Amino acid sequence: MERIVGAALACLDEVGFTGFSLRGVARALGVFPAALYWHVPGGRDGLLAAAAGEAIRDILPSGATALSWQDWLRALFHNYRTAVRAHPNVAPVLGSQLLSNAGIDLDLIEALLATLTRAGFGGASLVGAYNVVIAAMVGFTTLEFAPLPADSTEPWQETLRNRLATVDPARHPTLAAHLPAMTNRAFVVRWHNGLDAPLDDAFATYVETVIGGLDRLPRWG
Amino acid sequence: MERIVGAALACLDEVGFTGFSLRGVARALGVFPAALYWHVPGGRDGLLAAAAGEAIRDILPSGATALSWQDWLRALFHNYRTAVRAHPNVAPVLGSQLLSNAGIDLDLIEALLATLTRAGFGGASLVGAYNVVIAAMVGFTTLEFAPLPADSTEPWQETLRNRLATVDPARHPTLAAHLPAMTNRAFVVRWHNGLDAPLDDAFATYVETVIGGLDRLPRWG
DNA sequence: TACGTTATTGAACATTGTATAGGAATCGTA
DNA sequence: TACGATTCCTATACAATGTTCAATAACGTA
Repeated sequence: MERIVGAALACLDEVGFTGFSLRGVARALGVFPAALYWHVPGGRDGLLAAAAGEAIRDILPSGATALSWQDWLRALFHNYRTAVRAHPNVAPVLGSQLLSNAGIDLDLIEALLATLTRAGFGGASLVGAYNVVIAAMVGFTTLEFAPLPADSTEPWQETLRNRLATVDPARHPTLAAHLPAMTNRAFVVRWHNGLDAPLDDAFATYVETVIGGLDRLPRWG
Repeated sequence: MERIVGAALACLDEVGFTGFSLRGVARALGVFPAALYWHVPGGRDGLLAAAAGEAIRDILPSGATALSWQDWLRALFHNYRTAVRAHPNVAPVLGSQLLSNAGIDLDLIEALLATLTRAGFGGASLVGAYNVVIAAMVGFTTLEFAPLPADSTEPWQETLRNRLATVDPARHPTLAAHLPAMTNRAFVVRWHNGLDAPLDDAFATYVETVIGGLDRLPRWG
């Protein structure tokens, strides 16, 4: 069972999200496909969820009380992104199936709620802040490591390139002006994902935005 | 072609993300599967991307200059979420394949950049703010409308329920205390998605967090 | 040794994405 | 009007995939 989700994660790393197949991990284990059904509940989806859960174990910041709540959140965001970066192909799974993630890390939830309480949130405002943090944590990285089209090189890359090369400075002046600085450094106008072109600066800005925004949020409870 | 992506979006609405199949939309159109390849580049993935793009046309806030930059962003977030809510099954597509979205809305990008310029951002800080807004816009809604496991009712729902019912107040005091207020109103501890249990309040908090955070961000350029 | 549980096999089935070869329809032009 | 090209679709075929199910093996325990 341990070996199975390990193999699944390895497969996911190797063949990507769309290429992932239950039969593939069975092959990697030297086992018949149906054998996996005995161990993994939920078949293919269950296996994917388990692999994704495995990838983001241990993102809980250590030394909780030694950190300000801001620094604790910075550490959480950082840990999450680092974990996903180590297995980028789990990004789509986490982004679109977190709901079903059976392996809820209660310790993580507890620590997050405690930290936000420490920040002054309580009652309904605590729930609000909690949701903000979860969504923010998952959101950026999911987009950053979104998979490229299967034929990553030739046709679509050129299409996008040309499309951007013909931006009309009359219709889209601001875009035209900043396009050189944005290309492959900003969402939508890029043909690499976070693996080949990490958005480190943008992520740092993002984290500070969220934490700063939380800080100025009204609290009650 | 217009009809095709329309049918694809309808199929997606009906059968969900995992149930979506190229052959399904061919059936819906009364046409042989291979016929679609002539029209839609990229096969299945291309069709999904096109359907998702169709779902979020017209999210550009109108009356740009009449609004403060904060209100413009509020409108943008709101429009995006409304569009996704109308076709919830595009959420996973948008969240994990926005990169490849061939139908880039240059007008939207231009308007966003212009608004952020109006807010005082420039140069590298403008790119940072842009990425923050895109990620924030997509992130929350992707999670909120993440699809449920296929067998939505019986087994997994009970499992999760039980798991949460047995939270140990000694180990997880904060969670235990707030669980009643959080269940199905917060990420991870829910077995409904945004369709059955919309996270309206959380989204509002989220939007204010991001806008407030942007407001206190250093600007230069 | 005998038995019940645990674990895997092996075959089968429906369904999917996609490639390819050809046929029908449409249309501009001579 | 006739014809060649372009456009669009049919028809078939193939390799894979997820999943089910009965049969079978391995195995610890009484």
